[in-house]
Amino acid sequence: MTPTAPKPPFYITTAISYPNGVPHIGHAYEFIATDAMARFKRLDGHDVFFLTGTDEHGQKMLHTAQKEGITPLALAKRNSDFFQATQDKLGISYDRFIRTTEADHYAAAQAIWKRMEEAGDIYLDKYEGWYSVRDEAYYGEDETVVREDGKRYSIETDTEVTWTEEESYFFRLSAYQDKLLKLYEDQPDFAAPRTRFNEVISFVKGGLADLSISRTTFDWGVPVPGSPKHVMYVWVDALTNYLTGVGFPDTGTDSYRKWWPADVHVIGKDISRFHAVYWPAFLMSAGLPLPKRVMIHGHLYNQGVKMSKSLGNVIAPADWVQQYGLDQMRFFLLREVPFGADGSYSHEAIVGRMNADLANNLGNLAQRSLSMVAKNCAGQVPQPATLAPEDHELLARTERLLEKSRAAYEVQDFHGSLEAIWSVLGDTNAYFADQAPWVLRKTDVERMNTVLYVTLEVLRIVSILVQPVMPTSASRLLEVLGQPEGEARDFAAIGTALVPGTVLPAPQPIFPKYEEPAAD
RNA sequence: GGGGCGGUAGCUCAGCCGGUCAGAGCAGAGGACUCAUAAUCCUUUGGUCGUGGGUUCAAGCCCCACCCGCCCUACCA
Repeated sequence: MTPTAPKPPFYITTAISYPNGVPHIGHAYEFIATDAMARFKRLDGHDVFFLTGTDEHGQKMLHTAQKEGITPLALAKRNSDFFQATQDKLGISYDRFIRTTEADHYAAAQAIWKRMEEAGDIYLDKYEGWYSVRDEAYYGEDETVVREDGKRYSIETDTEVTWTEEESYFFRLSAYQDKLLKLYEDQPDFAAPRTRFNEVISFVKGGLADLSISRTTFDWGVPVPGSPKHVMYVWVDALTNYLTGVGFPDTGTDSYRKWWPADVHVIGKDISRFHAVYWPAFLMSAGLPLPKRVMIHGHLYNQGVKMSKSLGNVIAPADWVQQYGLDQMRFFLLREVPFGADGSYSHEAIVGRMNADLANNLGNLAQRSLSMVAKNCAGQVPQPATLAPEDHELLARTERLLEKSRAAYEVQDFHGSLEAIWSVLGDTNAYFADQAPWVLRKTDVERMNTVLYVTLEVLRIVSILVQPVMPTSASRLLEVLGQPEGEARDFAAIGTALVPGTVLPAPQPIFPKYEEPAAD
């Protein structure tokens, strides 16, 4: 093996979830996409740190806990554990599951606060307006209306509001407009996809008001340093988790120096502003390096309809795992929806992918070729003869998939990578039918061996490339292809062809077809 | 109100700076084959590329207006 230059470390995060409920398919989507990215980079030889977790403070958590008669910490622990268990069930390969109630996070949040304060960007003022307790939000005069009962209501949410004045610390976000716009200009890939990024930019261009960043109306949060009656309001607390996760505030540690700044923050479109505006502003103020990219994914709809509790169409990730299988579910989510766009799912769409793409195109190709090898080649990788032009061509196309996938994953285009891979699988099925090794068996065994060998090679490379998306199934495929765990399954091994004579285990179907339960 | 995105075969969508751009996959139809998870392969179905104008030798691809869907934004009760 020739020594290669070490590849740069890769630090990736999901948004941390608010565990005031249970995870749904949208959470799973983000976890799975981020996980695929992390696995891809590991297989490509990078050191990866993958952070995920839960954001546990705030009034809603407090209320829910009170309602249940438990402490907010107990609630947070219970629900956070459930989120973590769900991630484990989804095969998420996180390196740390962070909880904002952990001691090191308090230290980190207070440290970044102090840095921003020292930079002169935090000041004390009053926050006033029409406050809705239920919405935990302030509304402008124009966003409210006085009803017949003489009370004032929020127009948008139809909840009662009261005039409230609250002492609050503010962050001087207004001072960062130009710096942010320069950042966006200098780093056109700072946020993606472009349409989402444009929304962010136009928001910043429209002018930035200073941001209220503390609360005194409740105490379930990180105390503001030197001002204990204030707790930090959501964003300073939550966003800082990305720093806490790798060792901040101790900026001298190996961990911090190795991982920060993050390479990619994967988030949903609902929180793009916080990640693409507030977060870089906070970091600039604190004098810390900025993350390289904020990847904004879309939302998933149930047959085009938004998920909601009232409609009863919220899907629990575990239900899908049970019904379709984990890898099938992971594949569907990443193959069906271009990452960044909104997507839609339906039972029919999932079954279509499961059966057409997985069971038929990939699973059956493996089964038919491996069965022939088992029966006609003594269960060993056959010895190919001189390769024909069509063999070379197919293999070349397959080998190109590595570069294509790298380019796709670089911009979190999972869908693009999978599309390219399945296109080659289509070519391979056509090749197999065209070469007809079952005919060659009687006419030209040497050629049959070659065709089977080439087909196995395609399967080997495809299996390696598909590991980030379907870790378990890909592993089983590689097993039946005689590829032991470890180096042979890294991307670096893609150029190392199968060794003729390698003994292969008896083939067995890996991607079951979905059968509708008998209805009546 | 301002800004943006999308409206292409039944379904999901490709179509970059205008000139094989009328395409792919899935579904449907016909045929072939039998190695395989009744899988696979081949052929195939003709959709006025949202509507109406305009620019051009030439327009899904440019311009204008309009319709529909979605999103961002705004101190218009």
